[in-house]
Amino acid sequence: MAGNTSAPGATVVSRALALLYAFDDRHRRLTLTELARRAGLPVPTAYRLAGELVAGGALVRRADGAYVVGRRLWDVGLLAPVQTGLRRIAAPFLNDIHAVTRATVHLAIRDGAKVLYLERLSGRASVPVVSRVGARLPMHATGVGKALLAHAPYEVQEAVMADLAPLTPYTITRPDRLRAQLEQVRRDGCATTVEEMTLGACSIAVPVRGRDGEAVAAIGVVVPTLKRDRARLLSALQVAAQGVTRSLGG
Amino acid sequence: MAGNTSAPGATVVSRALALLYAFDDRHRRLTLTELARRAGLPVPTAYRLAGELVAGGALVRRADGAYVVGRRLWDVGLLAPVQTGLRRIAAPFLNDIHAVTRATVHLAIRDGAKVLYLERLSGRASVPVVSRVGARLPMHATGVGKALLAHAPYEVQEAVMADLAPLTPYTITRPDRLRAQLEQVRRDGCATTVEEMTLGACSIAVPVRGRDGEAVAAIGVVVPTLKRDRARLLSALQVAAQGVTRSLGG
DNA sequence: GCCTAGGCTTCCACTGAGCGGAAGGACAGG
DNA sequence: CCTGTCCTTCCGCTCAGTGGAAGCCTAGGC
Repeated sequence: MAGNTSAPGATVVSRALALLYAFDDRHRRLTLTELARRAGLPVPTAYRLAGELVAGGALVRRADGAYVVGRRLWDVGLLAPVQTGLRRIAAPFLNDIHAVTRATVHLAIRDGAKVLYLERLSGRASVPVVSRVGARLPMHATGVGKALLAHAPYEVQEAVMADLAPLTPYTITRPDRLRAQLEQVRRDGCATTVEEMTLGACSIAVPVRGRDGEAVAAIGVVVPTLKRDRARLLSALQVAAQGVTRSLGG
Repeated sequence: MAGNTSAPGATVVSRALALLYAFDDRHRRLTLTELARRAGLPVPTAYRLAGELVAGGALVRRADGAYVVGRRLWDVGLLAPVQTGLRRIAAPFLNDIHAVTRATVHLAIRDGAKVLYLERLSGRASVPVVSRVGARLPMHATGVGKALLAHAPYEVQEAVMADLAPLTPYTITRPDRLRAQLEQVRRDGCATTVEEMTLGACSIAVPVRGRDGEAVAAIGVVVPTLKRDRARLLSALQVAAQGVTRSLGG
């Protein structure tokens, strides 16, 4: 487009998308300079393109100058067929768990070597929960992550083992320990975490099986402690997972 | 960008956004020709730009050639600050209503002359519900819509009156009748619909007031019939709306 | 089997839309 | 007043973008 481009070959569309993708869970609002740096564009270019995105409603510029994602993009994003079938089928079962346990309930799938949270019902208890719909978290430190990892292909397990980043002092960082836990998950049919992702938060999760028996998703709850209610939570999760599996099959 | 452009002045970004905005609730998947027509672009241009959007993960091209919104855009869209505060605060109260009534529960705000659905908890009853998170529906035919319209500015009410499209034989299409109903909504503090949006679906809704007393949102439920449970549903809604108002204030 | 219609993809000559360094503001902190 | 940081505008250069035309493929009618 321009004679003096610093990165010839990059199209306008790719630059515009780079601006949109500069936003993530940790960066929901960006100043122009941050936006330009994260998108890898010169400031004037970012300024102009971001201005067009604002004009189109894809971004919004707030009074203080910071850019945030616009409602128009929210609209369009919701049209993405991200497991719509699974989410629709699972929704009532998740509600049941929530009604019974009052805990934070999650529905997640595996996305590469991460857990992708599809749904979340917030509990009322004051448990610190970092997950969010659309967030991708490490598999080795979350309940739903371990439930999915235990039934994931060998290559995925190895990829995860290669980077067991510690998030709290209780995060499992030794591959042999994680391997042993995954074995236990397969035996017990459920996975647990104890302050491995966030201090003060424990979780328990079960896999959801498709009609061919493969683990297609996981359902889990986050609670302050597992000591008291473990059995009760587990049975609620198992009933729900069974129900989802049945609905998927039929 | 090009010498032979048919619409000089239109930027690449605006064209790319036109492609994204070509998708809506009724058009979640589009063929190339449809996409081009809805975006107002020549087919070759749409083909090239859509190809770039696919390369960037904003769109996905399925095996049958149809385009759908991509997961990457879903990710970014979820970062939009669309009433995040209201939604977070209201979530537990919506769950309460759902737990008690087992009906489909909605949280909506007014967006111009339409109702914008922010949250939805699906009920298990077999009630046909057309709403969807992110959907915009007409105000005159929905419970939450009438609850919001009754407290909307005069200009908005007039704009809605100007286009009372019939959706079922029971949709209110006469401005005087709607005006009388809105008056009643203000008196009773709740709005109802009886098969005005969808045959076989009734609804009841109440406004949620902000700390300054203005109606900032509405909460409603959809049920097969209002005959039996009207009083019970209404009290559940009122308790929840009060709770949200209190949480907003504090 | 031939022909037509409709949608998808590729080609290519033309040119103005896009580029970004540089300069100019605006503002805060020292 | 000076300095640093961020935001905005300017402007000359040029190649990325454009879309009509043509070719391709498949489906359907006869």
